Amino acid sequence: MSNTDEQGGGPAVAGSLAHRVPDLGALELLLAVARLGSLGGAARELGITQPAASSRIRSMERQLGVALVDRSPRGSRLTDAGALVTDWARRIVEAAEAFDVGAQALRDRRDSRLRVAASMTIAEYLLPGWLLALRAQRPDTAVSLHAGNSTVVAERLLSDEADLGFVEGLTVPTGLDSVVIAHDRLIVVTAPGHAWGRRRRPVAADELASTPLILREKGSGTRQVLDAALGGLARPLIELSSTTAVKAAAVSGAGPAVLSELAVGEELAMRRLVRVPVDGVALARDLRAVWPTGHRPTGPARDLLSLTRG
Amino acid sequence: MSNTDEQGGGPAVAGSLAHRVPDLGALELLLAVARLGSLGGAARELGITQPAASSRIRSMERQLGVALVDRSPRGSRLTDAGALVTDWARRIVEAAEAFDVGAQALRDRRDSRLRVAASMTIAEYLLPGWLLALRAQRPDTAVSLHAGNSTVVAERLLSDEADLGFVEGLTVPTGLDSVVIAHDRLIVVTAPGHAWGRRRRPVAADELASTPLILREKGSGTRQVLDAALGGLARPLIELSSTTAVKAAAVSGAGPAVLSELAVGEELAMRRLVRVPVDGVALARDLRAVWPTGHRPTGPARDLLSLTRG
DNA sequence: TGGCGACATAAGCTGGGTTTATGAGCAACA
DNA sequence: TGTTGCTCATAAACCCAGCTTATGTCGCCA
Repeated sequence: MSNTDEQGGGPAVAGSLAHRVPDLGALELLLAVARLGSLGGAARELGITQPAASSRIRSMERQLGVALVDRSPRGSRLTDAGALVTDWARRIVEAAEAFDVGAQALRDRRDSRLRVAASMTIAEYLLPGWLLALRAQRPDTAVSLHAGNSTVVAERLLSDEADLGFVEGLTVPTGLDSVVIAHDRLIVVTAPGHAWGRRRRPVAADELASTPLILREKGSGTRQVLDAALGGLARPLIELSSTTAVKAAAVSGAGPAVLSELAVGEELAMRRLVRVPVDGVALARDLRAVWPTGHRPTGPARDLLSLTRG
Repeated sequence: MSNTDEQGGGPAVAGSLAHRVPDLGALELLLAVARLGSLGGAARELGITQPAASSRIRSMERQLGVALVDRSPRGSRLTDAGALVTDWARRIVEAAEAFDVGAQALRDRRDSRLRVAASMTIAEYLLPGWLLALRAQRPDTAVSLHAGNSTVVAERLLSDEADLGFVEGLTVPTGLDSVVIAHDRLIVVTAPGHAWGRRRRPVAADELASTPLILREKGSGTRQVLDAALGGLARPLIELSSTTAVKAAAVSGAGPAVLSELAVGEELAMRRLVRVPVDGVALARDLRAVWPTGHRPTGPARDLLSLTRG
């Protein structure tokens, strides 16, 4: 139910975000200025001319209504406000980097050096970070990515359409060897304003089972784990068909939600959601790297694998 | 030392991010299409015409080399790849929203309805989230933000230049009442590849004190807390003057770093950094809301305060 | 079979960002 | 005290991405 989305997170002021937030190029430029302490230097690094950089920073300052850099004939330093803005900008740029590597992997459909198949959650939340690290280490490895459920991942590996797979199920498909690379956990979250938001005493299993929760639909991976942990008793307040919709509903304060901790890192950090302590419920599940039995990963696949096991 | 930055996170491929990642307007449009299931509907919502939306989505698909939406005369649905891309896009847009509310608060220098003064760390990592929540609840409260250390925050409150303050020190400035709103903690982090990266046995205080660490400079808030916790013994591998520089050095694998957990949420989620368990070291510090003694927050200040205490 | 909704195509316009060219301030150094 | 070299600012001309308006095509439904 994504109208929750509109109610809570939609544009509150006329003129969409894009009109109030500088574009990526400008943000990158700002980061470069912060790092190098010079407009001209930043311009050089980004392959544009100094006047272009100067004008772009200026128009960004006009747009935000705040002076960002102190210009002097000896260079440019960030103002206090500029430092703050730069750090917020950095988060946008980092998200864009993750987007970039993900999209790049998605593009190179076939015949890439390293072909990865991964479950949705892993592809969505973890792979971009890993690929970023891989690219730092092996800049010219082209990676391709295919996302699907455990069955699809297994098929692609066994038909030699993928070199390495990642699954999050409770079981490992037959014909595949695997190694646990991380432990995901379902956690209970709620909006800070909600009654459970300030709760310190852990919620017990029976209390969780008897409370209406915002959940993924029956049959989804996370729902399976939760039902198993509670003994099939989870009681839905509402059932939604995507992680995002669940998050949106939770943020809007509709009630407590159960989600992978991978999915809510950002919301927890930003305090749009808070974690509710839970006791006596086994909500952990393993994330595994998988490959065809016998075919131990080599080359770039081995590198990626070792990155994930850090 | 920010050249670490360049080595690890700099542009690996020619043509900066901005050329490979669609701009914010396009990403917002994509999210709207995903939500509404229609190009024309999304166009209407963003206040542009249908052909503009159509062309923009198309050019985004060209740019990424991936089909994002299945068009039909009955509407448009995301492809599998489109769903993945949309979720990555959402993270960029969310970061942009945080940027936006922060910048807006920074702009409205004076005479705003709610004037907030906050320490850097809080202003940087927590306030945007709070302001986002506040805006959802009270859309037309104009907020202004001033960032500075505890002393500055106290001054502004006492001279009636701010209605509500946030500090992270170990002590509360005199003349102010306060309430603890959250518990920050310094944590030890390292790149996944580092020796401590896969460590499960906690690091003890003496081992931490005898290991060279990537640290903020002496005198910084985090350094003070660390030195106090270790008894002034922290041994720097290198001292850097910003949280960002410390993170960059840690991500590049230079060694273990000590940072506020607020600062590394993203990196932990993306697995660019991993947390090292530590035992027997008191690295917690309180984050407090503060106001002039007697002047209990009222109106919007009270609302913001209650949001933060979720 | 006409009407409606949704998407595609075409042509023309506009503006933000770019370049080149040039000016001006400050510092270090002979 | 000039001279050199770094910085940033300004001005004018250009270019292209994205917008709008106008129109065409396809499929569904009454």
